[in-house]
Amino acid sequence: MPYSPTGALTTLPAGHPCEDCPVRPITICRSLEARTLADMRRMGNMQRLQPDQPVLHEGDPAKRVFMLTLGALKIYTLLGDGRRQVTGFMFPGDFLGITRDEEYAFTIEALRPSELWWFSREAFDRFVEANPSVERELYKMAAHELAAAQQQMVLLGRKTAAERVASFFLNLLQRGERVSGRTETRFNLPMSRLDMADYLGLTKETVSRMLAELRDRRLIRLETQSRVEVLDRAGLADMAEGHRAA
Amino acid sequence: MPYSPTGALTTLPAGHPCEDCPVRPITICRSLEARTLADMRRMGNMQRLQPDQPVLHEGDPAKRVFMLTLGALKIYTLLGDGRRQVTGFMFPGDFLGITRDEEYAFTIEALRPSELWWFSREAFDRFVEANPSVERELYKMAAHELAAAQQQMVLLGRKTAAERVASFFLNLLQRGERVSGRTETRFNLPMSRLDMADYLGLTKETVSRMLAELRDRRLIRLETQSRVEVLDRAGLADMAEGHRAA
DNA sequence: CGCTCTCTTGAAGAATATCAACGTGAGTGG
DNA sequence: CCACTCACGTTGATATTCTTCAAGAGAGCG
Repeated sequence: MPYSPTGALTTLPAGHPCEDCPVRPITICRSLEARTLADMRRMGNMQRLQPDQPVLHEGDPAKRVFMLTLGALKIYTLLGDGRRQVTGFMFPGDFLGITRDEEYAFTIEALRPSELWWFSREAFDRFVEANPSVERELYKMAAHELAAAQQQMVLLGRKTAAERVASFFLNLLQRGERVSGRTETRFNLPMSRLDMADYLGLTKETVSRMLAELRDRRLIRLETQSRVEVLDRAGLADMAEGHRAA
Repeated sequence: MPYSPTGALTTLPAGHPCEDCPVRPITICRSLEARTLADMRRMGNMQRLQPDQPVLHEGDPAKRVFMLTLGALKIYTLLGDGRRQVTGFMFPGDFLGITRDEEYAFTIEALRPSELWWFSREAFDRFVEANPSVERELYKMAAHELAAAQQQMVLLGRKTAAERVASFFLNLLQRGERVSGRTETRFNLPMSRLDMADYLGLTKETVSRMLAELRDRRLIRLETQSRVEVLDRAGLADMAEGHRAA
C-alpha cells in the first residue's frame, strides 16, 4: 500500500470565475498565481469534463498535473465493499494530481461540467526546478491542506451529525467569502446529498434530516436544493463547535 | 479560527533509538537527516518530559521547532465541551511544531518519559533558507503526512470499530518494521486505551471490546496490556480493509 | 500488601444506519 | 411550452452499532 501524497493543493488565481462555493482553505499564493497560471495556459492542454466523468483513477500512473478552472470536482477513496469516503471537494483554482508517487492514490471525478488544464509531470517538475520559490509555495499549500485535514479528522471522529453539517456549511460560506472578498449569506452546494454524506461520514438520509433540523431551527433556509441561505451565522457557528443548544 | 499547518512532520534519523512502535508513515529523508540532526544537536537545547507534560499548547506563539529523540507524544484538539480528537502520535525522529502560523494549532503532550531537542523558529528558518533542498524535504514530509491524514479520514468516516482497531494495529506493526528493517510480529502500545479511542473516534470501552474481539478471533494476542503479538497478519489485514468475516 | 488507576465486561440507552415509501424538481421529448 | 419521467431528495419506521452508565478485575506503585 503506497503512501500517496497530495491530491489537491489549493491556490486561488486572482479574479478567477469561482461560481461554486468552495470548501477548503485557500492559499493565496501570488508567486504561483502569476507565473504558473500564465505558463499553464501556454504549455497546458485544456480538458472538459461532464458530471461523473473521472479526472484520474486511484492506481493510474501519476503522469499529469491539473488545474481546475471551472466547475467542481470530488476526490474519494473506496473500501473493498463499496463504502466510500470523499476526502475533499475541489473548485476553480485548485491544483490536483501533484504527487511524488508513481501512482495516484485516489479517484477524482467531476461533480458538474468542468474545465481543467493539464500538463505533464515532467513539465511541472521542470517548472518547479526552474522556480525555486515554487517549492516553498507548494509546501505552504500542503501545510494548509494538512491543517484542513486535521480539522476534518476532528469532525469525523468527534462531531455529531448536526455539528458536521453545520461545520461543512460554515466552511462553504467562508470559502465563498474568501473568493468574493466580502461577507456572504448564501452559498451553493454543487455536490449531491450522497457526496456530502460520504464527505461527512454519514448517510444521505441523515444529511437530509440534519438539513431539516438546521432549517427548523432557523439557522439556514434552502433557497433551492442546492443553494443555502444562512439566517443565523452565530447560531450555525455555535452548532458547528458543539455548543449544544437543546 | 486560524488555519494551522503541519504539526508533525515525520522523518527517521537512521539508527535512531525507536523503542516504541510508531504509527505514521516515515519519510526517509537523508538530506535532512545528516545535516539537520547534526545542527540540531549543536544549536539545539535538550528538554525532558514526563508523561502528560505538554510540549506545546494550542494557541501558544509558535516560536520553537522540536525533534523528538526518545519516548512518545500525542497531538490532539479539543472541542468546547471537552470532546477530544487525537490526530496523531509521534515517535523518535519526528519533527514537530513546524508551522507558518503565528500560533500552534493543537496541543502536544508526552505519553511517557520523553526527550526532545528544540531550537528557535528563527534558527530553523535560517537553516531552511540556507539549505534550499530542505524546503523540498519539508514538502515531501508534508505530502506524506497528508496521505496519512487522508487514510485516517477513511478510517474515521467509513470504518467500523473493529476495522479501525485492526487498521491501527497494522499501521503500528508496519511502522515498527520500517524502524527495525525486518518483519515483526509484535509491537508496543505506548498510549492508553483512552488515547487510542480518541485517535480512532471511539470510546475506551469500545476499544477494549474490539481488542477482546480480535483476541477471540485469534488475530492477536495481548502479551501485556501494552504489548501486542500479531497471530494472523492476513486476517488482521482483511479485517482492517473491511473484508467482513462473519 | 494494599491502594489506586486503568482496563474490562455487562446492561441499558442514544445516535445513526437501514429499509421502505413517498415527494419533488430538473431535464427531456412530445 | 408543457407534461412526463426518473433520479434525487425527504420523511417515516425499524434495526444496529456504538455510547453511556455501572460495577468488578487486573496491573503497577508506594
